[in-house]
Amino acid sequence: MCIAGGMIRDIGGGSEIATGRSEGSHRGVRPVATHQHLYYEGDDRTHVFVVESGWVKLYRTLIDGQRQIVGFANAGSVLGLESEDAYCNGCEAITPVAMLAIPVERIRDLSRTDAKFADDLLRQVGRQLGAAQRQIATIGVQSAEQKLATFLISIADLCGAGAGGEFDLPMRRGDMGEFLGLRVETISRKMTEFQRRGWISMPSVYHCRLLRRDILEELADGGEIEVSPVRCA
Amino acid sequence: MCIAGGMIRDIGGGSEIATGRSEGSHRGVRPVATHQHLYYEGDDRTHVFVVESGWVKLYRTLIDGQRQIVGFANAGSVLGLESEDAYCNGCEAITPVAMLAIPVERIRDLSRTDAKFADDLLRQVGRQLGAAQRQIATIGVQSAEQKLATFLISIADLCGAGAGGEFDLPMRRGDMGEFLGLRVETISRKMTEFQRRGWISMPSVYHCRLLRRDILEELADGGEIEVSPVRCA
DNA sequence: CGCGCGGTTGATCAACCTCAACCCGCGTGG
DNA sequence: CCACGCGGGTTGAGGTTGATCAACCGCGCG
Repeated sequence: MCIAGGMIRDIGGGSEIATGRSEGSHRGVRPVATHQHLYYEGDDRTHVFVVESGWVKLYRTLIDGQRQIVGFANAGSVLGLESEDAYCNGCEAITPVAMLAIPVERIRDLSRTDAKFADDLLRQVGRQLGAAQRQIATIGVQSAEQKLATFLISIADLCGAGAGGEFDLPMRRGDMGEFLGLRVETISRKMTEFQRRGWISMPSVYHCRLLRRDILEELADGGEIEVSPVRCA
Repeated sequence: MCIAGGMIRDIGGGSEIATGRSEGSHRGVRPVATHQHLYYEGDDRTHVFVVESGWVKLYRTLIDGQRQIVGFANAGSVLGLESEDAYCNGCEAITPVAMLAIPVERIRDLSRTDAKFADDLLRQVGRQLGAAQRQIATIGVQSAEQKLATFLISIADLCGAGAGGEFDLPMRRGDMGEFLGLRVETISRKMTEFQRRGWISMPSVYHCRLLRRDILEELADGGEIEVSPVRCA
């Protein structure tokens, strides 16, 4: 992980923020059902959202109908900061979600009056940017196998998988594919292959357990290089 | 382009900002030679940089030595906001560059005292995030041909190619490959193919002219979908 | 001159896509 | 109750795109 001091709270998209501050914890928290949209691509950007619980996916659509998921986000993520006048992503709940909707004007006001808030906001977007760049690296250079390994580890961490490495996949195979730039069939094949090799086990389609995290990590970007290459001095 | 009201000033990475404000136009502007690094991956993040002129590339390296360029940036881009304690990208000048280095503490101070500055900064990172997500979509779903078309159009716009569609490519074939997730050979082949079909002409290796921008645009994400899909109402 | 670097081109190969079949669980309606 | 359809997942066979490996060219430079 490129970002030290603070776990990234989502993949490719949002990131952590001090949840439940500056608004009180439950004032204005709204529930969103699975498959409901928080917003669509092209909608007027009226609000910024803070995810309180649950998972959403952020995606873009090309004219030919192809879709690319640019990120998943869970509790703590702030959504909508990448857009200006109109949302440039669609945002759909993939589990039941509780979220806080903050009008954009309010964001401006809060930023002006509360330096700490503005600071947090900037850091938050910065992290999202870092995560997005990391995702670019993943889908740009990695093989299907590496992509999947990277993905499983990230999700496991986000789900707070314990020492046992057990967690629930909050998304379908198709979503994983659209996120990693792979077809559903490829995801499926590699998942069964990982099982066959004893690296993971899947008690059910959406429940996963990492048996050999070490191997997966090695396979994954397993580590981007953290240190500088030789300096020209 | 997903971002309305304001041209994106780079691809996948930085974006525009009011250049030459809040510091005076030439106070502290430093020159950087081609192939010199502004910073390396893992370096302590001491400064944020504003590009005044020239081009830089932002990249990440994986342990297996593969590199992915996560963005190019030119005049107006602010660099280093995606990082926290340490730079999570390397940043190298690919042309002679003039840049402004702002200590991170100064950024904090300026943000606190100058609401307008903080606002600009947030918008700037937001745009970079939008551009990064766009890049994710490009390398995730598009074919080599589509990627190249998308890339040429973006670069042409950034270089301010006029009606004639003429511009100088500021980077090598290899950099284009590392940005698009393709090999040099593939870039080379597709470029000559584009020429053979009369879509572009290349008077020299680094000088390009778009003859049939229309075709390239159609080929490219040519348009992400701007409007919302049918609403569930 | 000789070398190295970057670009182009060709031949081959394999990773991943595509298309198609099949399974399973579930909700719906006869 | 069962038949049915549907959506999502898995598996198989075959095709295509882009990677790989290798040769060659042109150019700048010591």
